[in-house]
Amino acid sequence: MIAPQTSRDAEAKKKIGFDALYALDNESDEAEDDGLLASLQKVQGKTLGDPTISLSRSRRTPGRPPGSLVRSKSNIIPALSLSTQQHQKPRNTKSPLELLNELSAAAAATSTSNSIVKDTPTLQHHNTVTGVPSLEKPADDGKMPPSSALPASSAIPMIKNKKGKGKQVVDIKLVPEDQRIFQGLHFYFFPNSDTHPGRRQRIIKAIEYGASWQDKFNDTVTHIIVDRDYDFEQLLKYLKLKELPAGIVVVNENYTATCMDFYKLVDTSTIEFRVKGYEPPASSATIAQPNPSQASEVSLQLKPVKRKAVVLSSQVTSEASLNLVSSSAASLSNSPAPGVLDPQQVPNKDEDELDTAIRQAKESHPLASDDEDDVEGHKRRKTNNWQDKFQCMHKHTGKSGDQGPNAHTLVVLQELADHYDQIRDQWRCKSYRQAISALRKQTTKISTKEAAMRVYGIGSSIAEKIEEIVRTTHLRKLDFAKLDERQQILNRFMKIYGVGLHAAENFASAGYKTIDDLLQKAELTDNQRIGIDHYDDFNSRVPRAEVEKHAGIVKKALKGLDKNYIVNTMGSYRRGAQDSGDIDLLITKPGASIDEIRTTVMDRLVPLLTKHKFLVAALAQTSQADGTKWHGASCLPDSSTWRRIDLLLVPEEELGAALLYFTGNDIFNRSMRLLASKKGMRLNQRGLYKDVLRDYGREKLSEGTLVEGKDERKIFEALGVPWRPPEHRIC
DNA sequence: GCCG
DNA sequence: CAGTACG
DNA sequence: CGGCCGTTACTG
Repeated sequence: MIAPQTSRDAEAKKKIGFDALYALDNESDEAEDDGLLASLQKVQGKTLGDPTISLSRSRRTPGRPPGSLVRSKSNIIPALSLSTQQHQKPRNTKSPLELLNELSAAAAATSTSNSIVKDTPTLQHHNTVTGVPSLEKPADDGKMPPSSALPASSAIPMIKNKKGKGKQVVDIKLVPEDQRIFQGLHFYFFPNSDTHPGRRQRIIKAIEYGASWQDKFNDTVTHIIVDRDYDFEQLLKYLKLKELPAGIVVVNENYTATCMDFYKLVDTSTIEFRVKGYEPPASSATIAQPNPSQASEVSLQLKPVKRKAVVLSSQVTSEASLNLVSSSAASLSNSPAPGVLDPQQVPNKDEDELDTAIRQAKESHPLASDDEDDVEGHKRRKTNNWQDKFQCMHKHTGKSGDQGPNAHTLVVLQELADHYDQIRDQWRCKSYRQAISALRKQTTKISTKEAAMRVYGIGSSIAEKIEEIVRTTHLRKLDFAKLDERQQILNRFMKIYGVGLHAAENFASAGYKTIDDLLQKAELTDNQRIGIDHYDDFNSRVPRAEVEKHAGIVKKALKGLDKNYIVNTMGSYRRGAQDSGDIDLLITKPGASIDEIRTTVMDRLVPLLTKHKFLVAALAQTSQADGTKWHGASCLPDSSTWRRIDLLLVPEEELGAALLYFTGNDIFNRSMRLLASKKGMRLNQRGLYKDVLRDYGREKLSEGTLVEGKDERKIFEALGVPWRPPEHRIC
């Protein structure tokens, strides 16, 4: 252990002996991090992440006749066919057969190109639709709910006709065919106009993901997306219905975004999507088995739609053979409005009809054996998922909240979370962070307790506080907490490395109030003394560029010892942060045992860097034979600021799990691990294990067998979690 | 604190 | 062992 | 009412 005092004095000296090493750094091998991690992700998945965004805004066929994507009364023409129409040659009228041929050709082309060049989506893979008239004028204008039916007059203006404002051209860029999770679904929004920017965006996105937007409530509607400000009663009143026809999914505005987040249709019955005053049919959540007793008049009514649904969906979802496609021409010509109901979205009572339709489709086209796959395809999309509740199942950038509608509320809640963190009330802290994460994803401002309560992760207590924050822009509880002297002291002490709640309380109880008191009177461990000596250093952020310098030095030194070593910069840096709390480095060497790596790092690298005065303190270093980490402090040659630096030693076989662990963030990790445990597995920094034997509930266990440790992506797969690049793991 |  | 720390 | 990540790893 290095006495901090001496290191400060020795700054000038160290610089000299250190220059040679540091000089090498500037040419550095930046590419290495990129090469091993980032580039891998880029190739393997990042570019697939959201083609819609990466697509250029190329506009096409300006002269295209308006109305191609119009929500005409019978406009159930799937978005795909419409875009295809445009894609081929603008025309207004086509025979169903013509249309169908183009459609299938396009579908085939799309899927082919996607499968061949997955990594480089180009325009030709996507159908671009411009100038969608339907988005300019809400058809329902004059007919929106009378103001008496609405909570406040302020809710109405969004129904305004925007025609006077001039045309707004909208690019609708259909996502690749295999990603159109809403394909064949018919959405009706409530309110059903695009005058509200947020809703407009949701509508556009829904269409891009394959949905059709119904301008009127009709019997093809599969989903009603209700804005947060409205409840079920208002919906019924507006529709002039006593109750909705069976089989229609009623969800709030969060639904579409979450589905797109998942790249699949998620469970519609979770409270997260619940519309106030609406009790979803219990069956819709867990369709699983058909319920013969429920087959009824309703399904008869919907039957024709569903039959077509099956045929069409087999075509669009599974690159069905042409003969199957052409077979659907009949049904298409009968009605240009084929509806597709995802089995998941259909209550049990419809399952029989669905099965019947599938069987009929099979019978009439025995060669088209894709039907099985088709059904499977749907089943794959269905999620019904309890898993949806896990943070790791969603994309989090952590950035949407800063400018979002709830920005201020989030700031105050974060202060509360920090407060409980300081108090070491881990559970409350966790709850607040959970609530913050949920609120950050909301697309509208939450200003009432009721609205807040509807957000999964926010309960009555936090909901009340949210309302208070919005009303008063303050939180009395927080003001009080801030003024509490003992809390201030504890907070101050606990920011010392090596001082937790326990030590802080002891110090405070002993009457110490300042850091200086501790230095002079308290009994401190070596680490705590270092923590105090560099209190400000350790509590300040490290700019991204400096992280790279520290990493570069370690990398250089290690390469000098053995060029086969690989150093990856982890933590918030890997998540793309502009600054970090410390420097996290993962060290591995392909083919090497952990023992070899440990020996090299502990016996050679650390001493070397210590000698060069780059490493200036050791706070926690492996002493056991199976140790894997080194925690300490580092200091650049031309600086006097100490930084916390962590080295994690990893054998190649555990690289994936280590990447996962060391990338975080902590909430994401905990979420992944909790999910693993609920699935009878366990996840730690070494790997994902299955067949874990647990004693009571969770608790004790037997090792289990290793499922995956080497490949980060495979761990996601094994857990059934959609791949999240590091920058999407900021929960 | 929130959730089941 | 409790305490602290790591993501 | 009990669970809330890791049989995490390291210090003293």
